[in-house]
Amino acid sequence: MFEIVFKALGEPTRLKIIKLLAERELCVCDLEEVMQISQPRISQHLKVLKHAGLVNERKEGQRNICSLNRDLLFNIIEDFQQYIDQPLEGMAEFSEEYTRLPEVVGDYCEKKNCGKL
Amino acid sequence: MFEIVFKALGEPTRLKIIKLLAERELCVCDLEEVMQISQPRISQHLKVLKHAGLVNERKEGQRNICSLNRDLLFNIIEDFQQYIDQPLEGMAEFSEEYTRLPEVVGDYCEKKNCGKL
DNA sequence: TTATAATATAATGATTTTTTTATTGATCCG
DNA sequence: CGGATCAATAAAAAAATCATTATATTATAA
Repeated sequence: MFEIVFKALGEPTRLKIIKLLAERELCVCDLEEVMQISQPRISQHLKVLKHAGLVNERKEGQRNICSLNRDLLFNIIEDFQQYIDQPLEGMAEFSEEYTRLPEVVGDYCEKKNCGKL
Repeated sequence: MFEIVFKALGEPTRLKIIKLLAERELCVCDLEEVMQISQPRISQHLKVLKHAGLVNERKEGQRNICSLNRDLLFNIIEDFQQYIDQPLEGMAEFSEEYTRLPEVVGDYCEKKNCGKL
């Protein structure tokens, strides 16, 4: 879920679309004109952004008006900050990894040949 | 710069490394053991994370102790939130695009065949 | 000094992503 | 209806990313 959003944001064309939609809602052909790139390219990147939940679309005649889902973007970011600071212990997702985490005893871990941390 | 960070975060192996390093600093061989994946794979993903500034490394004997650059991560996130809300007008990076932005006059834009927004 | 452990790097192959080109499905207007 | 605009989709080509295998480097240990 974080991965999908970050992947969507980690591409220059999509990041630019996001920034433009942050200014105001735009239809596909507006984006085409403003960014000066091809229509299928816009459409395909929009698909990724919509799939990540970052962009909403509504139909208005022949046009698809796209808008930034600012709430989702900001909520995800907040959730991510919490996720990062959440202790591994007890996270189902990391139960395996947690058991393998080298124990630290004082300044030393229990691994073979472990030097001072 | 946002792009580099988001791209670094938008990959499952790297996101996992970040989460583990958020718990505590670990050397490469720790990550190898905890995540049960090959050493070159760890090294290569660490390179991406270091390049994005998300991970710091210090040498301790033969070991490379990796730690999460939590400050940078959280600062970037804050900067990104500000960036998103910053008006396009006056942003050097978007000067071209800004001039091409369709003007909205009331509920209508000036584009050919423009329906009601 | 020889062997071993920790790590980085290089090279290859596989997979995924991105872009382009072409086509199709709607909707609007004359 | 017939032509034009807006946009999605499909297919193919190009580019980038990822994982593996093999090799090199450095530091420690025997």
